[in-house]
Amino acid sequence: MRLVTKNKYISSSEQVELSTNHQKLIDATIETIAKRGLGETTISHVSQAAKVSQGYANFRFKSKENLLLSSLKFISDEYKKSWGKIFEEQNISPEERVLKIIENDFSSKIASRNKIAVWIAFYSEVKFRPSYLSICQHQEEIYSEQMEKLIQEILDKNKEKALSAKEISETYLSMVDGLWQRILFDPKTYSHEFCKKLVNNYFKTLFPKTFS
Amino acid sequence: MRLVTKNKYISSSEQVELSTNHQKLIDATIETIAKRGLGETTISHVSQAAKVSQGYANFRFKSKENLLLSSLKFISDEYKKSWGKIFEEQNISPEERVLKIIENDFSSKIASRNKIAVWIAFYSEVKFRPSYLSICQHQEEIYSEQMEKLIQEILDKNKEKALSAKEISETYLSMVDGLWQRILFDPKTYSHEFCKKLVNNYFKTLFPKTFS
DNA sequence: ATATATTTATTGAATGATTATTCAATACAA
DNA sequence: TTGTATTGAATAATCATTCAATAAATATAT
Repeated sequence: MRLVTKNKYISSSEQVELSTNHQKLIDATIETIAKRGLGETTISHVSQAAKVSQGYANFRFKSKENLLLSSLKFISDEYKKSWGKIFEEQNISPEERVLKIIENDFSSKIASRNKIAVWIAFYSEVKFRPSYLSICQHQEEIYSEQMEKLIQEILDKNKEKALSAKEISETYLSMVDGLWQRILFDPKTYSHEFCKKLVNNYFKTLFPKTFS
Repeated sequence: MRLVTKNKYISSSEQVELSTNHQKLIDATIETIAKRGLGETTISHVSQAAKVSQGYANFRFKSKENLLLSSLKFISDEYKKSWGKIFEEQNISPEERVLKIIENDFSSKIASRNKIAVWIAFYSEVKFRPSYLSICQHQEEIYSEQMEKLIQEILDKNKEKALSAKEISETYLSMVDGLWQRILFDPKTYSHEFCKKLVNNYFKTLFPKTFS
């Protein structure tokens, strides 16, 4: 039985939009994957968390698999947007842009434990690998490519020739993945501040003059 | 029906020991987890791969969970042994020891795709987190601690003060985790050689004089 | 405005598939 | 003959998916 009006502006004064069932289910999926893992995530758990019926969750997303992948797509798009903003900015030095990327990669929005849990869950479950690739691979190539270009700009300003832009970029990206894992397991030791400092120090070591 | 004699020395001249069913099941579990993922790994798949009956796999390991965790324990012990050997060596400079650790972390035995798949599978499945911790946490603390001490020795020889031993050690360990992930996904790009070079270069950047 | 019809949203119980676990039967070794 | 190893079919539990029934929203007619 349906007790309340959903998905509507409540009043002109408050202008609060209730989450759509669609978004509620995606949020509930992220939460449930983080809480119970992909293997133990059932439609029943997710729909309970979203406060809709089990049948509805399946009906709305056509299949469990599609629901799960929609949550991956959601965080992937969210990451894409925040990364995109950094690259849209004009009149900004490559060093500043790198600092903003680091800031973003360890922001509470992006590097939240729930979202990291979702990335890693899909990343590591063979069954989802083809889907993971089709959702994320293209973007990841872009991130990698852009990061390398950015580092190249910095290298061009410096006399530093020991490492290539590709090497530095690969090192940074690997470190981020490794640190995200650690945030998930031991968030107290690996606070966002600690992680940011670690990668900042990496760049400081490489470019002592430009990264103050 | 039992067709061949198992688990025995075949002849005194060859002295080949056939794998015990125990070990065959563990190997089959590692393979199956790598091939199908933890979520899609069934006793039926594993026992077929090990060429024993489904009932036997369960009987021998008491439960599916115990069988799965035994495969994690196996690779954890294997890692522990090879790490241990490096620390047993005498008359070796800290730099050499670090190089040997890198060599080990990206050796074909340790950083094989199947084994990485198992680490990551357990690492990322919430259900197994308590077991993962009880099997691996203690050792990981030791690795982290020893690595830090080793770096400290190197730092003591140099005038370098920009980074602490802890920071360098954490950076290295995060990089390894990130690179392992990448070996699993894209082994062609992230060859063992490529990964070794990357982390070697990290140390070269920090200690240009001592890491030739 | 109010009543009625039509469409859309949502439920939850039933179904069927999958799979861990059990255990009686059988093969083998001593 | 006795004890141990191994099988595989039966059991029971879990869970995705389906779908007929119902509630709510919207359109239409009065």
